[in-house]
Amino acid sequence: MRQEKSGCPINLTMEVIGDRWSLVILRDIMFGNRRHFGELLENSLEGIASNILAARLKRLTDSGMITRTADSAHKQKVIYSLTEQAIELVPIMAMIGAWGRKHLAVTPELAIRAQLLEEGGPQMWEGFMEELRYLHLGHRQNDPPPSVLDQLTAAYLEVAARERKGG
Amino acid sequence: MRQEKSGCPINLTMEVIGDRWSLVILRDIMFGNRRHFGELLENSLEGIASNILAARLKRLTDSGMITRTADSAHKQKVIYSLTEQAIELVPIMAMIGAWGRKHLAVTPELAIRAQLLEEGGPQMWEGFMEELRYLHLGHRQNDPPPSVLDQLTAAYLEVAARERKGG
DNA sequence: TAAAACCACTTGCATAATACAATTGGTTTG
DNA sequence: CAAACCAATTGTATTATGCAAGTGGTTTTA
Repeated sequence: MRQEKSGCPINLTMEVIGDRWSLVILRDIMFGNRRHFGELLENSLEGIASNILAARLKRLTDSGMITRTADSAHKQKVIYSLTEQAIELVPIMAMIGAWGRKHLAVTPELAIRAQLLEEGGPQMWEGFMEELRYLHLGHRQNDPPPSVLDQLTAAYLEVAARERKGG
Repeated sequence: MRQEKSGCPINLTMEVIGDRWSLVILRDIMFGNRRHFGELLENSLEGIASNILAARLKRLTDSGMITRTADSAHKQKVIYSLTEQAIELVPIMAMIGAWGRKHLAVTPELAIRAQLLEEGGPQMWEGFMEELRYLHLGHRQNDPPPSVLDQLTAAYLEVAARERKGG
């Protein structure tokens, strides 16, 4: 299974992200700011196996969703970056998160980011995409964009702490 | 693989629709108005195998995306209907279609529906969802909703005809 | 400076999912 | 009453996934 089965937009998109891991890996790069293989492997909520992670990173690179560059500060590390194409998944990520939050048995600390993103709407998504272009594509501007990522991460940490003490 | 790996909304959603066929089958029920096993099998653009189709229909039923009812007009037929939960995928379908159309090698006659849905925006999506509630959930109202489905199908047939004669 | 830890993977092997073709038992049509 | 239809199921082959261990190199630590 790696042939194009039809030229339908939905089908072709599912040929790129329609598997158990691709979107979850992109989520970790995007919202977790994981840029190295080891970070993606160790901090994986779902416990991905290293061979599967390697295979997916290769496939995502081939399909133009991420790029692979050497880390100049650490010769054996590799930096994975989102492409513009992947950054444009942000609204879809937000809507999938909202759908999942509404219909499935999500846990509070993992749902908070989806909630904020839903409440923030297209304006927040656009801000986040600008930040990702700054972080992943090296788009430099006069002022770095205000960090939506920090905002989402702070909210997550807060809820996670509250949950741990039985809130 | 059928265990819950994490309570993250994106992960849980991918556990439901994150495979090569589920979203494509929902697309055919939704936009192609295919309600029977045979229709889904025979008219499948991507050529799904009958055992895979049967397995997916079972799984989609178990996860509350579709329902299975007997066809009173034809005892051996089964009618598959979308649930409210699946109907609420319409905006996601529209955005996935738009993303695929922008970034992947779609064919014109299969992309026209995605284009119209993108141009129509949230207002058209809501209209289409109302129509799906009418068709699949039996929501009766004073006037049946104006058919977005007919509009999309007509546009598809027009482009398909134009493409066939080498437009 | 030598040992330990880290890094991005790869390998070997078991299990599970998918693909294809043929078939099933019942129903409806001609 | 035979042929076609219907929603699957069965058998078998191929491919993907999952897990544990290992690789060759680099960086850190004692």
